[in-house]
Amino acid sequence: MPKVVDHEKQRAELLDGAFELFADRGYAALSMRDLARGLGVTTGTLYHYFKSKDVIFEAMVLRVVARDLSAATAQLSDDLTSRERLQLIFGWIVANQMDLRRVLLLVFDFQRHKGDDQASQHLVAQASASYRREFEAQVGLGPGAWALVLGGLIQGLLEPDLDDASDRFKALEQLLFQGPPAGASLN
Amino acid sequence: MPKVVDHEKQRAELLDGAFELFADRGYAALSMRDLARGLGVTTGTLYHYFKSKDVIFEAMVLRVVARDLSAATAQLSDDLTSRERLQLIFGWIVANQMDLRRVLLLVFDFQRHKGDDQASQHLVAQASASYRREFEAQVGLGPGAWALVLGGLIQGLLEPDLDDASDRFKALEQLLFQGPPAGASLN
Amino acid sequence: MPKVVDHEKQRAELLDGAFELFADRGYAALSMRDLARGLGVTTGTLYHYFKSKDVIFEAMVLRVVARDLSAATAQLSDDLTSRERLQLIFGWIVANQMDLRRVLLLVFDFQRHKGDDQASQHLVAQASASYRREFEAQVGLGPGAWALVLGGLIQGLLEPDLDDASDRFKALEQLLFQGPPAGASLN
Amino acid sequence: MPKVVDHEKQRAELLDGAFELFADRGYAALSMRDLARGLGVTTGTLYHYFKSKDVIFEAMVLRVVARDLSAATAQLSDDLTSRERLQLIFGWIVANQMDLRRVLLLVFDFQRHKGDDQASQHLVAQASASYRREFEAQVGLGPGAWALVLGGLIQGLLEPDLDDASDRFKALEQLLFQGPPAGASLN
DNA sequence: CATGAATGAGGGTTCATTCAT
DNA sequence: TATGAATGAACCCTCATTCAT
Repeated sequence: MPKVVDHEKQRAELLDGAFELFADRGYAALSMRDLARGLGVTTGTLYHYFKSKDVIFEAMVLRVVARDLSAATAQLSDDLTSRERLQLIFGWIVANQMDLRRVLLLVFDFQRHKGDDQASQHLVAQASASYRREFEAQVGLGPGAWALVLGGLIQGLLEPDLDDASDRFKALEQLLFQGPPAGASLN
Repeated sequence: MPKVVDHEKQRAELLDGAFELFADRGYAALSMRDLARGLGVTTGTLYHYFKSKDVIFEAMVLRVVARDLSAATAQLSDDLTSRERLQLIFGWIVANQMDLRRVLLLVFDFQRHKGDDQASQHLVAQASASYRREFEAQVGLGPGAWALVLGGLIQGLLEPDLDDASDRFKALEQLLFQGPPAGASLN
Repeated sequence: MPKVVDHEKQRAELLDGAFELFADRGYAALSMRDLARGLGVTTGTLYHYFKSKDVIFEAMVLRVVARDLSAATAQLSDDLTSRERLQLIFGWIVANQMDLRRVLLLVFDFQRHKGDDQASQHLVAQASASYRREFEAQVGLGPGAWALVLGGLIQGLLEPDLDDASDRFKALEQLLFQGPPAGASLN
Repeated sequence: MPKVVDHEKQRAELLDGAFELFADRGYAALSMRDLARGLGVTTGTLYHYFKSKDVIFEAMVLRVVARDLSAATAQLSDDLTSRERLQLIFGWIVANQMDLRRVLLLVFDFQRHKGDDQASQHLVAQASASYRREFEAQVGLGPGAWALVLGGLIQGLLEPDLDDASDRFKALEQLLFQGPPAGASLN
């Protein structure tokens, strides 16, 4: 059944291309026409492979989440201390922050658009939990640490000119392993 | 004389109502017709008070930011330790987390829709910086602390069923003032 | 009845101001809001003096037509040759061509907008005939001559950069009094 | 393969139909909805073939100009005197005066609506110049002659009941080739 | 007299989607 | 399998007009 293989492969390629376009423009602002043109196909072709815009978006988000997750953990070996793991992970996060922010925005977009659909919301929670659990398992820290990572990414989204993300994540690392700087809690 | 209407007061009331509606549906998904209907006026009236949908949204964001800021700091007096301040602020954040998350989503939505418009992006950065600076001033901690707050909110957005937000913010407080739990860094 | 006098005077002043605005923008492109603002009043005031936009436009066109007619013939005395009269008239036309073109455009606009209304069309024809007859009486030439004047104005409208209107009207004068240049009819 | 439609041919047919509708109602007064209905399509289809209302209008004007030009000159052969050419052309103008007047009104309408847009003004000048140059080339007369033609058309617009257009153009022909009637310049 | 708030139909345009080919 | 023509509802916004004050 070679047809089926081609079909799935074509779907996958379209989804990869769709990520770049959706990530740049968001769900609502990217029309099917523009999406098709950006992918080098026609709208008819798009509808041949996917039932609707929603379906494309949903499948694309799930695909990207899975892809990032495996990429982030690929470099970690077992014989590292948790702090070394954290440094590697933070390094990867800083290096890929642009992509990660795009994914985050995409997820919020998705949540917005499918606010009533419990199944979709569950998918988001599931994907997010995958990231978080993997992170916690790798660095051996409690739930607070992951919030820090999310916050670091978001802050860069909200105030892009504030400072270097690299510095921000170094501060976070220190906070996580050495506690707050002395004197910080003085009133 | 015209119909007796306080123009500014009417604008303010429309903006307050607009927040509820935008927060529920998002920028793109809330049409001007629906917004007008939700506010109990007609589209013509909306355009009598505001030049465009963008203008409504921007004015509303600024208003909400100002309102939240004064509400969050109203309860703080000068003779508190920074940890006490943090506890009060975290308490307020937890109590108002639903509202804060809605604001965050709204801001991301807006950023998406106005990706090319530098002025709009600046508005977002400005509002975000207002929150952050006020927080840093109140608790006397460095930039990493604010990322933690953001992260705590976002995590609740992504995984609403994960745990009680109250617990999460207690853990963050401890992290900020006492450092990581002993043994956490053991591999 | 002083009220009535003021009322009529106010109407007249509004109409004079309306000419400048309608002439610049045309009937369709000038909104009642802009018209009111341009006149320094509110839309309510406008509707106090005139029943509708159509009524303002109609009254204004008729007023302008009457005003121009008397202005053009005011300077002519009886003891001039017809060629001298023509030169004076052409001079006046060239000097006032901008205004005349605006009136012409206004009339076309009017015709468009009131195409079904026989009474209005008749008013335009009547005003136009007044111009034409006065011209013919003054210069003592047949009906073809007036077409030349109209054509000269229109050509400037269509091709503003073509040449100087003054030259064009000099050529027309020569054509009317000395016939076509020799050799023009050679094939 | 898509539905078999010759894109260019369909565009052309839509433009031809658009002329009739625009000529009857004018640029501003004919809505895209009415235009579509008049053409037997939907607005979506219209926007499939043309980017905007302006584009439709501009393409239509150019098309009509080209069509009229070739129709007017089709009957002219090289071995005619310039006066014979003029007679043929005037005959064609008189026969098609209704159409020509509609084109003129349309152009004025357009000029009005797009007063600020230099490109549009250029289109008008270009179309007008095409007519004028062709006329001058055919009859071998100077620029004044064309003003006469325009004037003749306009006069018919302003005073439709005045006289027979045929008579008017005969008078113009005589004026152009034989000069003014004797005694006309006597005072 | 005069104001300007309010209306809601209608403007040009875009869009996700369908379907004949 | 793939095309792109066609649809028509919905988008943001403007408008002439009305009316309570």
